[in-house]
Amino acid sequence: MKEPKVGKAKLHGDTMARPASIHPTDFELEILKVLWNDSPQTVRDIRERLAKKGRDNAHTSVITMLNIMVDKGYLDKKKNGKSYLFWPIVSQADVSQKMLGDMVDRVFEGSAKSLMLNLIDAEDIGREELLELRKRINQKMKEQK
Amino acid sequence: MKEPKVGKAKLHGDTMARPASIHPTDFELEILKVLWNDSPQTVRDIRERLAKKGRDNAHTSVITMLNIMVDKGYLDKKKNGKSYLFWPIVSQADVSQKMLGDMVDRVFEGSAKSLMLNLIDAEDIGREELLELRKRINQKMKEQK
DNA sequence: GAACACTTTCTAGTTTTTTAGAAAATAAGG
DNA sequence: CCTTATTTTCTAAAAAACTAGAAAGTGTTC
Repeated sequence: MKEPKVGKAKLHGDTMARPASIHPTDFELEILKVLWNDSPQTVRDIRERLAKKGRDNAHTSVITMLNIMVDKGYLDKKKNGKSYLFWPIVSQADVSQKMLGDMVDRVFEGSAKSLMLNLIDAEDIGREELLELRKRINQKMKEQK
Repeated sequence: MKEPKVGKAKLHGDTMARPASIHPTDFELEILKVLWNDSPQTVRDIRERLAKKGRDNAHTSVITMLNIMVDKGYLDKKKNGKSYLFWPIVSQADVSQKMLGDMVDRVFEGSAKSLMLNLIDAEDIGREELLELRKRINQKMKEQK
């Protein structure tokens, strides 16, 4: 009896050396941010924006990544003249939320509270922001009533 | 002694196809959690605990991972009889904080506040916990005064 | 319709992460 | 000592994450 892995598990030869990330990888996230900020865009423009952020890749490398992201369901594309236009089909809110939820589960044993306590202690948060957070907490408590 | 297998990053004209994660990987984190919970432990025991959590690896696979983690500076080991004992040399608090800080930077553009607002909205947080969070926020504000 | 500037496709290489078997080492018991 | 059980070391392999050049495609211009 063997336990199948989540997702595309093989039925017998359970080698499955390196499961794909369930979230956008580092580079993919960088590309998504470029496109969330402004889209659709051509490869040329995306490459340029990435270069400005310090990611100076070859044109073909960017194309490869973009097509992988289309395959993964993060982006869509359509022909425009001789080039392609790309745009995201996942929202920033959705991706952030999923990544965050995963972190809560994996690192903080499912406790969003403990994650936040950690953050309040560690990070540098201004008075203004603390006020806003408190307000939102109060709001949430009222909703729960 | 042997030369290290991990962390051989070249300095200049390197292709650098796949940069190593700056945090513990998924499996590494799983192992760390086992050892944070109780250490030092033998490979045999670690393997058993992992199996109970659904990670049913071969004995040798666990050994390989453990030695990589020693190389990376996550663990230390010492001989005990014919086997080894392993224990963490990084704290849970430290790792959690680093991973969280990285997420704030990468996903939320450096805003811990926006991460928390996201979390308050998305996750299911009970009244009791919200109260505790509010208390901690008040406390923090007092400190800042 | 051929030269051109540009874009994409195809192919392939590198490093990391995860996996584990074969072989070697080691302690214990008879 | 010599077998036996267990453990580690050595070796290697697959899949994912990047990376990018050579070749092929495409639209424009003269």
